This record gives sequence, structure tokens and C-alpha cells, in this order.
Amino acid sequence: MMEKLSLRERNKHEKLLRIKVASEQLFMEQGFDAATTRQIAERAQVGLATLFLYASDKRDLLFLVCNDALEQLAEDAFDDTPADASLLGQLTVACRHFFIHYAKNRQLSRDLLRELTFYTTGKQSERFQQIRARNISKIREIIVREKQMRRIDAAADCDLVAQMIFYLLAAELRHWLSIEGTTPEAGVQQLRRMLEVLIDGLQSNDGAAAL
Amino acid sequence: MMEKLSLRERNKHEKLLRIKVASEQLFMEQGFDAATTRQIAERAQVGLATLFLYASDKRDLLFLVCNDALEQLAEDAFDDTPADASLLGQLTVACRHFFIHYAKNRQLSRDLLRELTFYTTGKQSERFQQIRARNISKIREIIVREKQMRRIDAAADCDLVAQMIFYLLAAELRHWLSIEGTTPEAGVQQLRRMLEVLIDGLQSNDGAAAL
DNA sequence: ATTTAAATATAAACATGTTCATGTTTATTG
DNA sequence: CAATAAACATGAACATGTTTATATTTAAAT
Repeated sequence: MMEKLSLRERNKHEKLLRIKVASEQLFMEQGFDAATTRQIAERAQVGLATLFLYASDKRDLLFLVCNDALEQLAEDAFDDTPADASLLGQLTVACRHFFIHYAKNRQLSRDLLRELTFYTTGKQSERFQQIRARNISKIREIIVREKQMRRIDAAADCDLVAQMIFYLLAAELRHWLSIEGTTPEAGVQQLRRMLEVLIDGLQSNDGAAAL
Repeated sequence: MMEKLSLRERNKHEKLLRIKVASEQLFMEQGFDAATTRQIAERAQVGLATLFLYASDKRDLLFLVCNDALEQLAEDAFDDTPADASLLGQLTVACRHFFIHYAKNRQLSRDLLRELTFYTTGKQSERFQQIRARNISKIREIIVREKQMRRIDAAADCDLVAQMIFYLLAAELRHWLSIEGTTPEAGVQQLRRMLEVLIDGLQSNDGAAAL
């Protein structure tokens, strides 16, 4: 395999890697707020100002660290969905991945969910938004399949439904991260109950029950 | 009416008011990030450190400013709901208030939605969380009424449904604030479509259609 | 009224994210 | 290879949120 990287490109790549590793370690150890850019620069063996050649700001460093894992999470979550399961089953399996992932470091997860709000300006923001869009798209694919199999209303707006499910997932993740001493499965089950309501609807069963 | 406030209490009250007014003006003019604590202290005619006797941190200043309006919003939104309207109608009317309120200063609204994420430590945080809980509770009351009137499924978990509706409202508000050049009504209609789906459910109508 | 103590106010100091002026390294050109 | 330019790196400076040590003001006590 050809070595097509120039010395300059190799240096840049190695420096970026060191910054990534240092940021990841310090964010994991201390959380986003407590970790300082000076610590990161020192551990990465680069000058303080150098950080800001590789990231737009500290927030951007967080996504430099997290985007890889978030992309992997998006892939894992929706690859694992057994197509023969019910809609509720498929969504539960997929969403469980998110709770398990965010349970690994709850503090950093909280930081991430705070920092991703209106995150559109950094170097890494476009990639992050793509991952987010991909998640919604994967949910939509599940909905589309269910619709093709006539298991949900043919009139359902798949984009809208997918967006709703993602909204509920994101909001429940936030809420679950604010509860101390809870388990991933508790969050999964709460979300599952919501998805049940979404699937079944709120309409009175009186009419149907009368049949 | 008795003047029951001591000199010390009056001074404190006036200072707090000056800080509140100065913070509100500067946050509205420049947004949360651009307004500096030094500017606020100067305009409020207090020393810089004095700010932090009245607020835990800068974020807390934001809620010192916003909590009043948020409480008023919560009241207005749910007082306006015509009890004779459909569930969808009631919810739409209530939620419209939120979009119209947040449309007044979109930048500051974005700042607020970012800062409220996991906001539990400041002096004003408890009041904020109460307002939030009150909103959910008001939604629940609507659901309970509908249930009593047999217009929705008797088995519906009102707490869960109210939480879901609030999740959808909060998430759609965030999304709507990230779209430039949109109108409050566009956000309201998008949320309304979601509420329709929630009410009707995703279940296939095939069975019913066969009747 | 004076003294004392507690509460309140603040300027200066500090911590940390970010930028800037300057220096260094790498690539290119003659 | 020497000279030049472009890209990259960085310590120092800056901006701003926050804390601290100190001073001032108010209330209470004798």
C-alpha cells in the first residue's frame, strides 16, 4: 500500500490523534467542564493554541471525541433490530443500545446532551448532525418496512413518525440521565411504554369494545 | 399596610431588582453569551462580586430573569384552553402560546433551552423545575378530563401521556428554533400533526376499514 | 450611645476559554 | 542547494466567569 501522506500530513494526523486521545481521557476522567484545555494540551504534548487549530472550540473537542462512538452506536443500534419482531420490539431493541451506551459515563453523557443543543458552528458539527439525521432515517426505515407489511396505518407519515420517536428517545434519555441510581433497563421500559401509547393511540376503545 | 421590611431587607430587594432589570435588558439586547457579568454589574450599579450573592452563577441570572415570564406563560397557555374543544384543539391552543412566546426573542430562547438542560444546582433551579412540573401537570389535567368524558382510552396512563406530549412540545420547540425564517404557526402545525398521530395511533386501519 | 457581631458589598485576584503576534517547520522554486 | 513562501505551532496576552480577602453597613446588645 502506497504511503501517500506527506510529512506535513502525517504530523498533522498524529497531532490530531494525540489531541483526540488526550481529550477523551480527560473528559472521561473529569467530565467536560472540569477538564481544562491546558490539561488537554499538556497531555497531548501540543501548545495550548494548537488545540484551536484542530477544533473550533472546547465544545468541538467533545464532538471530536464522541462522534466516532456516536456513529458506531447508530450503526449497532439499528443493525441489531430483528426484522421479524414487532414494531415495538424492534424499536425497543434499538433504543436499548442508546441507554446502555449513555450509561457508560453518565456525567459525560449529560455534558454531551447539553452541548449538542443548537450545536451547528463547530468543525465537527456537520458530522454530528449527519449522525443525528442518520438515526432518524434508520427509524424511518423501520416504519416504512412496517407500513409495507401493512402492520401500521397506510396513511402514516413515516418521516413524521420517525421524528416523533426520535424526539421521545432523546427526551427520555435526558430525563433518565437526570435520575440518580437508575438503570438502563428502567429507561428502556419507560420509553417502551411511551412507544406502546404511540402505536396504540389514545382513541377511546369504547366503540371497538362494543363490537 | 404595615411596612414590615427592614432597611437591610429593602436594600437587598432593590439591589435584586436592579440586577434583574440589568440582566434582562442585556440578555435581550445581546443574548446570554455576549452579555458579560461586568456589563450587568455596571448597569445594575453593584460590584461584580455582588452579582454572585444574588445568583449562583451566570446561568442562574438567566433564570432569575426568565422564571417570571415562564410562570406567566404556563398560566396563560393552559388558562386559554377551551374545555369544549377537542383534545387536539385544546393542546394546539395551549402549545401555540409557547411558540409565540419563544418567537419574541429566538436567540435568547435558544440560550434558555440550552441552559435549562440538567439545570438543577442554581438558586433559581427549584422554581424552574416547579414551573416545568406544573406544565406537565396542566397537560395531565387536560388528559384526565378527556378520559373522564370517555373521549380517550380508559386504560391510558395520564401521567405517561402528559409526559409524552411535553416531550414532543419541548423537542419540537428546539427543532423549530433551529430553523431560520420560520413562523410560530409553522411550529404549531408541525406539533399538531404529531399530536394527531399520538391520538390516532399507528395501528393499521385495515381491520376497521373491513367493517 | 458605644460596642460588638453579623450580614452585606466589593475590588482585586484567580481560573480558564480563546485569540494574536511571532517563531518554526515544511514545501516549492530558481 | 539556497531562497522564498506557505503552512503550522506556540507562548503570551486577553476576555470573562467566579472566588476570596477585606471593607462597609446594619442590627443587636450592653
